Amino acid sequence: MAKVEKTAAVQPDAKDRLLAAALDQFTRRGYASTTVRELCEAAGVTKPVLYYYFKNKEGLYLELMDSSYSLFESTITELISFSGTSSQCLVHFCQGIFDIGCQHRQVVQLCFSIYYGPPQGAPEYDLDSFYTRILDEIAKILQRGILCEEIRDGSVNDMAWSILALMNVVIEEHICLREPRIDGAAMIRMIQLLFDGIRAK
Amino acid sequence: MAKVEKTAAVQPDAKDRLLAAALDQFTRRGYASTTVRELCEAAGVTKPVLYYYFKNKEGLYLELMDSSYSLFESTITELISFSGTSSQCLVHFCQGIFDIGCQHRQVVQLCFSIYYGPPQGAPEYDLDSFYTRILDEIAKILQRGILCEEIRDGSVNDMAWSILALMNVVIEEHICLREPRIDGAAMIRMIQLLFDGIRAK
DNA sequence: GTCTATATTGAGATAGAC
DNA sequence: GTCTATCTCAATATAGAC
Repeated sequence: MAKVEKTAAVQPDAKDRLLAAALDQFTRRGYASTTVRELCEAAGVTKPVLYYYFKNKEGLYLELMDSSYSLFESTITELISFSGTSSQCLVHFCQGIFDIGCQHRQVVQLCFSIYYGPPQGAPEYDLDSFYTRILDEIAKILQRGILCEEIRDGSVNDMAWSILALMNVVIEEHICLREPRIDGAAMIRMIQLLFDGIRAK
Repeated sequence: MAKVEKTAAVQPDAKDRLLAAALDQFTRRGYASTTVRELCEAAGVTKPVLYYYFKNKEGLYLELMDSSYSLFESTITELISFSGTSSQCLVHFCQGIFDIGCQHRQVVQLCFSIYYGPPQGAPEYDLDSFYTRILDEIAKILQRGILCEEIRDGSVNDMAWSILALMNVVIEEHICLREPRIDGAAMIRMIQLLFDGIRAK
């Protein structure tokens, strides 16, 4: 009863359109190069609308990052509930991360450019905890694999970084602005290679 | 006799100082966020000096990229002259790339942020051929390893991407703005893991 | 909540003296 | 080859009407 029922809007409201436009522009042109004018034009609103819903350009950016963070956090939580052999768990986990990354390619692109790139005048945002989280979950799966003797005893750390590396390179190939030369299937095969080794017997 | 001998300059001339300042500023703040004023202040010159030596901000950027490209190109050429087993060649190659990357960390940082990040208004520069070159050289080494039966027969492409992935993740860890958690020694161990496999026998 | 019109700042770039 | 002083333009942000 709090709000009057409205006829269904034909398009998202101004705030959501601004968030969508921001994701697109920040990803493709970078935070610093994206101007408020272009942002508003892309969203089909005027400048004061941006300053009304968000405090300023920084506020829009921060709200965008917060919503993206929540999305990935809940994805990881869901992925680790899977059960099977270590190999199956790792494949399921990496495939899951890769898939969600592809579904939200621009979000990943934005995160990468912030994590590895210059701050560009954008406010700081901690993406490290997310990256570490992934590494930790991979390590946990590997640790279980060692305990049940499916995986050789050795440095869990080295193994976890290796798995992460294989996942990373495929994701990176999909976010750089060129036709990807490897895909999710290749990632699975590469994980398999790491399990079996490439040295001739 | 073309030029009058000068007493040794106490510091590089204006042009070199501008190039050095540009590398530093573009890397840490991004191309778009770096202003000509800051650039000149950091180099200890005035703005017209920049416009005198380079056409403009873009010209400075392009000259910086050209010199970096030459550096890496000659490094690769030198690295592939090494001979030994495939395993030794791969380790030598990856270690060499990693080392030169660490010695010129800011150049690598800049390249990564251009390759994976948004263009930021910077003029386009083809870094892809360099990346592909590395992948090709790794594939060549692997191919030789398969021929002499040191490496199992299989997809050279998958193997090459795996090696590249392991190298990449370590380099990336060294260029993101945080204390690196893995180093060159870890990279070698990870390559070893890929050779031997992590599955329990 | 959304607009038009505008204030204000700082950017890239240059003219012209030395 | 290097300077001071300045031009021009576009950026962020806001005032104030509706």
